[in-house]
Amino acid sequence: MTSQTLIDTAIEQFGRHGFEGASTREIARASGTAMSSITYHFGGKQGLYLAAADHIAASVKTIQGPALEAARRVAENGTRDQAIEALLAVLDGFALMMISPQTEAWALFITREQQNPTEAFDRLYTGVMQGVVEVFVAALARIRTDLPGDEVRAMGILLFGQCLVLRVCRAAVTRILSVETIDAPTATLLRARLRANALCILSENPA
Amino acid sequence: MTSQTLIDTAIEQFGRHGFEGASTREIARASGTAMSSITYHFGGKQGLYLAAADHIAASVKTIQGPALEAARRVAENGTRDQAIEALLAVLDGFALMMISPQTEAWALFITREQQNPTEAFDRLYTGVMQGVVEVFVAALARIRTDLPGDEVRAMGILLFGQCLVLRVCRAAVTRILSVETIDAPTATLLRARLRANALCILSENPA
DNA sequence: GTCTATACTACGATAGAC
DNA sequence: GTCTATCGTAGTATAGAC
Repeated sequence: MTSQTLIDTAIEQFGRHGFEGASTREIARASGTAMSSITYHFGGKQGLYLAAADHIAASVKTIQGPALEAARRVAENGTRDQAIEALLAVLDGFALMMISPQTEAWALFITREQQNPTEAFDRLYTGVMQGVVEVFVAALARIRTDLPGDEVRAMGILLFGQCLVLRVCRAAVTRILSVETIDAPTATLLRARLRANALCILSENPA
Repeated sequence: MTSQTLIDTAIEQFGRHGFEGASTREIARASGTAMSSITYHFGGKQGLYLAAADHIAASVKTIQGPALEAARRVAENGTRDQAIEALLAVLDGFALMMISPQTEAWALFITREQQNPTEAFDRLYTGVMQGVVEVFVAALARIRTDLPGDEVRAMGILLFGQCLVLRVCRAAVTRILSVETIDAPTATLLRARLRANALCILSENPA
């Protein structure tokens, strides 16, 4: 499918060079088609960009969906320990995603959108993030019954930040750990430390 | 000073639109000068970009310098509790920086560089980040004597992630907390939660 | 649906006046 | 040191053949 190939290429190019930096000529060339195919399928550069955002949202939803659904169920009727385990699993899922080279382009795309949001951010937020936030808040509220709603949201944001840094500061992370890329042992180290940190934060005794 | 104005404008424009997305014409216009001034002062677009990176590194160093120096001293000869307080202060300083609108352009610039590093990243890393990492590692090693070096580095990275998310996921953070911008009460909430999280992680008893 | 050809705009770099 | 003028290149969009 030409349009799917264009979207895949677009995510990579837009992520790498930003909206203005990426060129439709180059995206078309790398997709093995003519530039005017973009006009035909998506109406123009902007349309392709939005289609790329939608595709990312759907893909992330597919990958993280099961873990999120499990966490949602446990948050509703499960023990506190079960909720902790489920939330740790969700965090680990995001950490894996942030580490994976396969999803690098997605993360690049999303973090760029965060920096100056366009309509594409709306689609990403309502497409995936909103659901993720709901699960985080529900699970955290179950775990830390002592905290009010806004504290719970703040905690969720900060917990997520520990996953995020693995992607957004990748260049610094590899330098600090003296590795070329985040290989298997490095990933294990980071995930274990993330789990330990999160467990420590989550299991603090409610007052 | 024309060259200083150009650098300030460049940081904002490069941060907002990326290297390719920003245009020298627009930077010159916003700086109230002609485009050829960029050629004269910096040799070209690339030279201006590197000058912007150097300026950011120097500015961050100036702002965070005192807190970092204090933490360095305490890490060398201070009590464990003093080291914890000093590290919390450094983290809070970074959180404040990530929240401040004044430094938004810097953060935009740096996170863009992380996503695909150029020579500018080298300058940023050796200019500021390296020093920050050293202090983090030294203080953490003093606090968590039970952990080996790589675990300490991983912990430092993850702790920093909690500050980072406040800037990099700003669009999501404001939506989650239902605020337009991170105002004073919101900032207080986030910083308090960050401190609580960090304190919890840091003060875990060394085995 | 996909291609080629082309129109139009904006970019960075540079030369030369002041 | 700062300006205007200009060159060559690369961008998006569009028209029209197949």
